[in-house]
Amino acid sequence: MQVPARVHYAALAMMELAATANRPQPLALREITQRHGIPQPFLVQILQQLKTAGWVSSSRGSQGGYRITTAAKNLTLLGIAEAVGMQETGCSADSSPHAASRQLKRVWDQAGDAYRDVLASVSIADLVRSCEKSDSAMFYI
Amino acid sequence: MQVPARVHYAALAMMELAATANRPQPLALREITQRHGIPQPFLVQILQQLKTAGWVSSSRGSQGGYRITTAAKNLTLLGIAEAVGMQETGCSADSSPHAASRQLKRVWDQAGDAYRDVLASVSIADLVRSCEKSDSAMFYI
DNA sequence: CGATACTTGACTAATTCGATCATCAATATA
DNA sequence: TATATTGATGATCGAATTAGTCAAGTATCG
Repeated sequence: MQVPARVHYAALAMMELAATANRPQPLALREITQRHGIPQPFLVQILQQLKTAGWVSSSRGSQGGYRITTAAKNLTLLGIAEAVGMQETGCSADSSPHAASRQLKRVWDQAGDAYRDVLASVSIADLVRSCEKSDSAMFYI
Repeated sequence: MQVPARVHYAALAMMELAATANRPQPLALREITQRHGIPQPFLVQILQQLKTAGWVSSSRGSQGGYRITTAAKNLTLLGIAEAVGMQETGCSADSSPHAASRQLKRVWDQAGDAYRDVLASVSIADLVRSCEKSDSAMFYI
């Protein structure tokens, strides 16, 4: 029931890419990893999966980096989690024909749906917006 | 994000114990494992955890077995899941001081709360009742 | 060319999970 | 009391997942 670190990292990376989308140059891997303390070769794997999902593009060479290719408001945390391979909600036990088992699985599924609904209701754009709010709020503290 | 098999098994066992609570003799381990195809030595471990939680008692020797010691309406799936050590909801990545990370963690926590709320809203008594409706032949009452 | 930066694939260490095994302790019943 | 029955306990195991790491390579810019 824990959110894997790679899902957290993937979401952080997408937030950074969304926040810097209007810059002319792509955002280098190092910029993201240094800011958030993510192991660089680990984030490479994750960005590769986001690229496979079609949400980022990359360019090599000096001045290379990553760009977001999808509107941030259309990117949900659920989509990102699935893109980096978060296991589906459900139950690992074999299904049995008994009523007790079936009733139970219905509840596990309901709980999983509730979980996924929350993640599906939050977009990268939402997150970037609330970060900008809380960042500017910090100036007054 | 999968419900561990041991949580499923624990809930099944508590349902069986609740459904047979009015019998004079305790319910033997073998009765439960045979009916649901649970490996017997595995369920022993699980029942031990439920005993530690104070929800079942046991007696050894022939005619021995397990008894439920708590009203089934007060036993929720969340309580059972926690008793057998289901990992807490949350995020495995280290917390960072950045706004982005904090905003994200808030969402992971919200999703985890939604998940737990569903499990907390269903009691063993609820499950036994809906099983009796859908398949009354299942229990030896 | 040479520095920079992404690409690819294999590899590893730690943890969890589901399950098994052997051995021991207690109890009812004959 | 002897014995079969039933739970208690601790060690161990194989598979899968997770979070990284490493070592080569390839493209691009100056």
